[in-house]
Amino acid sequence: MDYIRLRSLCYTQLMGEVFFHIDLDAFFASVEILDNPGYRGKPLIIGEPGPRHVASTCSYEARAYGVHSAMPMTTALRLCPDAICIHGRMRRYAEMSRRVMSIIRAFAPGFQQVSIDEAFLDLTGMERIYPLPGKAARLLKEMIRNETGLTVSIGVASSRFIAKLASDYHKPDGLTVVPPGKEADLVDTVGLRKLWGIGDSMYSSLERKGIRTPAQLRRFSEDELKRLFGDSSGGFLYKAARGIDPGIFQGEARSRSISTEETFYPDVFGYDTLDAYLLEMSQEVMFRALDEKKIPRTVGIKLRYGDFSTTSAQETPSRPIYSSSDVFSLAKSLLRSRYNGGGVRLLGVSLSGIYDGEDVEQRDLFSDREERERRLEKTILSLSQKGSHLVKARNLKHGES
DNA sequence: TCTGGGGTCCTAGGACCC
DNA sequence: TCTGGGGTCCTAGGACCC
Repeated sequence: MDYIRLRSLCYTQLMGEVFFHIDLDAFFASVEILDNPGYRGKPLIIGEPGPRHVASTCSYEARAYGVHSAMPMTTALRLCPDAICIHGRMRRYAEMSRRVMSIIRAFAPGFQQVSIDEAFLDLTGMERIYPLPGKAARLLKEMIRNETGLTVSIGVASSRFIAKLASDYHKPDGLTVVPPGKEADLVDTVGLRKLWGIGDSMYSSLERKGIRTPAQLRRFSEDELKRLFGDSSGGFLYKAARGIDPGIFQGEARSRSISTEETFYPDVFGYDTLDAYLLEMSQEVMFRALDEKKIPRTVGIKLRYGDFSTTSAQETPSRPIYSSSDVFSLAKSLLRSRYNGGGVRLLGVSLSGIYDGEDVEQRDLFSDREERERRLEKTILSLSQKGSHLVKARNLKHGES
């Protein structure tokens, strides 16, 4: 199936379920171009030059040189030496994201945001308002462009999975409608390599078994695939190869973990330095948890050494984590259980096992001391939100002293 | 190529309980 | 005495996505 045929089918009425997947085109780069028209038409990379940095997003002009998201900056600049590199402005992107998402949310009831630059819309049962899904998608694209200056690509299909593949099929500013019955055709056109849910590791393992295309995958029964790849991956592959939604993005979105991590250059050594970072990171994640009114039960650390070998450790005490000093003391002891004295490339702290902190019955679990500590941290948090800043060990970094 | 930072989900093994 | 099977929780590691 080729693009022209997909396009010509845009106005075919879809029966049954109808999903849109809306994807902002090169989102961060597009916002920068919007704010600074001088960048238009030039290769632009969101990301800092230097070792151990990667490209976050890049403009289509930069992509023409082979640059892509997550590419090491040293590689990106070798491919495209004239690229303009800028530091990301997450607040600005979040603001533009909110504007776009509010337009999408108002368009139909079944709205589901899945990341800063993506959302699903369930238009099932809305034939009377939007009899032609392709036409509705064009209207939505126009509304977003007129109100924000940004372009999106939209995929329209009978499931989230196929809508997501479709939005990526023609980018930027694309619109792809997949009529019912043509789902597997789109999967065949996209190919296994670029299928959602199949990464480098799964692709290599399929390749080792001589499976390179969805058609080859379809020769295996569900049981065979489950035996080869496990119940979960096997079931996913069986459905995905046939264009059947394996059930992506169906669970309710709720916070399950909060984490922060930092990669250093050069590597850092020793408990003095690592503890200073641990303290800063413990405060950061706990403040975020308090801000979201969440209480975690588990604290974890992550360590990556200079050779990229990575290890992690976590602990779930019998009582919930209540303050950043709890986080810090657990993180410190976890670090001591893991650290081998070598050069550390990355350090991270995470909170998980998160539940709603407003549960009244949990109150009694905490002592007066802890309650005071918690209140103090909430106060510090509210001050920091009014414009003052958290004390940051950040100043120690990058050998500035 | 030399590999960010924020997440989610899965697996496998061990502890513990019934 | 040597020993079953299921369920749940926890941990470490890894795949995957944006």
